[in-house]
Amino acid sequence: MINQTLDNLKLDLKEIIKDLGVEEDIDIFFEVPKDPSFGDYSVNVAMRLARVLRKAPLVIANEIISKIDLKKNNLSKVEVAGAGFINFFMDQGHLNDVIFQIIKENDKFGSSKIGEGKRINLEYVSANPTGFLHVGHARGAAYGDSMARILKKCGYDVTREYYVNDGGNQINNLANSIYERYKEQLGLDCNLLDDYYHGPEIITIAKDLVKLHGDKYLHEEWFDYFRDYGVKYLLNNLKEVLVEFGVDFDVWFSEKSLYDSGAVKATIDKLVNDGDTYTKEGAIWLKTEARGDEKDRVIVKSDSTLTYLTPDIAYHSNKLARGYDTIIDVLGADHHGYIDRLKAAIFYMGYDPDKLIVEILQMVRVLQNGEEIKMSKRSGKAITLKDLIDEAGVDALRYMFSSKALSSHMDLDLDLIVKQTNENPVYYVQYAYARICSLFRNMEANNLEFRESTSLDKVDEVIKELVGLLLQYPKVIEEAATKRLPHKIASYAYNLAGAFHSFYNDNKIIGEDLEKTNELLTVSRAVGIVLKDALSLIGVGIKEKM
RNA sequence: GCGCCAGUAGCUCAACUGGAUAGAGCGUUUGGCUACGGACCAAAAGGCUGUGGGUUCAAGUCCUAUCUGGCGUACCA
Repeated sequence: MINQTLDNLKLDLKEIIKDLGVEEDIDIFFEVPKDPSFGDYSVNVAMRLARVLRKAPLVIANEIISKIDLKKNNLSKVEVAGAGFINFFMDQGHLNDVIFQIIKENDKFGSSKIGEGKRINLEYVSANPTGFLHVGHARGAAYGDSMARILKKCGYDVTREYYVNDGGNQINNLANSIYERYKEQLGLDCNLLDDYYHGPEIITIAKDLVKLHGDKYLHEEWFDYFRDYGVKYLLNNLKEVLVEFGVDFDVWFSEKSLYDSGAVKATIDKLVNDGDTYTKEGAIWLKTEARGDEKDRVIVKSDSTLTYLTPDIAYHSNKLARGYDTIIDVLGADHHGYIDRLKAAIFYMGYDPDKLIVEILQMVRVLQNGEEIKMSKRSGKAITLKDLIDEAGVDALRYMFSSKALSSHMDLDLDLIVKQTNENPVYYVQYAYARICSLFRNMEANNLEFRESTSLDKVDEVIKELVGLLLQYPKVIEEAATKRLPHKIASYAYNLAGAFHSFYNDNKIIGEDLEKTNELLTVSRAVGIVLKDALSLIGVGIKEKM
């Protein structure tokens, strides 16, 4: 409703600007001012026209506002302020309609069609099944899952995908690692090489194998069995933990399947036949430097095994061949150097490299007792996601990860996150929701019947801030989706909760005047709906009682 | 050396096509329950946005130089 109003206002403004003699099409962008005394919406178009019209922004702004029809646009006031901003004050009754809209649309409020059904493949986590998930994976998981939910809400057709690296050399190392630990369990020497896996989970697997088979595999072929057993065990564990973390996938794509189907071989053949490669020192190189990479890359090593890149080219080709408009990879910062070569390869495979968007997540530094805990693959020392969930809870963790931009190098303080106190903002938001639920429980307990109000005349003055925030929700979601910044949702939820806490403190909601009570409750209900929806977008649950 | 990311309050982080007085939480200080839930509210203190130049009506945001930190710079994955 408000969108319609703003669209109409935009058309009027464009008409006015045209009458001022501006030929070019100026895009008008409504901004919500930080300070409410600057109105509900503002526009900076006068400043931007200053150069074109060779006039002072203030003069232009005044010319524009003299031609605006207030009544037709549901405006109560328009004024010029600051360096030439035009501030719009909307008719409050008109703004209040958002409350009824929210209650009517419920969890559909804030949905949009800006995605136009475009198909997006979103790949995240994709951790190798060679150990348990740790903190870095958790950040990617939280981000990817939230993005998927947000994009869906905006009308994109999203496929959530996990690339299972069950085919490369690392899996052989896994099998060997398990075997060494297996021998160790049986009292023999254990020789873990540097690139083997040193985590405690490998010992667990070895113990299971001893329990199941005794020393049987000291005497017969063990490799394939150990490899498959390990992958299956770790993959199951990883899926379980992710589900507990609220993160799910539509497609688990096996790397191995690319070998089995011949896709990897076909990829190499195509690149070689198209002349995009050359042979040097016994290896086959892909000419990625010509496409913006730092240097050319090996796709077939001189010992005829493949690099990690090769099946990954086949994989990305496979994704693009499935017809997605966009494929998004969420990768750790340690893989950023990988982007150029992948895009180059995609080009050589005949696809548009611009269809691939790579989101890089910066490293998570884990602190305990004020000191950094270094993660090390070699020592196997790592904080697992499972540990974190057990200590801190899913909601606190999801909120923590979701509230920071992906590009920030974040610190995770273990001592802090385990404290279930007001030091963690997630409880502040959940508490606002629980308070709303409590209000309705109290109505029932007092044998009072809540009836949705159809007007909000009695509470006009005290709900302005809440209404203002609720109006912004659809825009916030849209921004989070198009800029791929889910932390916008987290901070929005926080602000809305804060506004509700103030509102709750300033107003006795359940009072003598039942009509007023119902109006305040109607607003509270709308706030509850939006809080719940916003939290759900970042994978955080709500609580009716805390 | 080169490349990517970052540097904002004591700490952890925000800041919407470049916009108005750079905002929150934690911590510190001070007030507020005969109260629908005090995991709350109201307020104070705390800043040359790493540093120097530039672009313009306007710069935390863009350009440039420089310093600091993380990551990368494999015929590893």
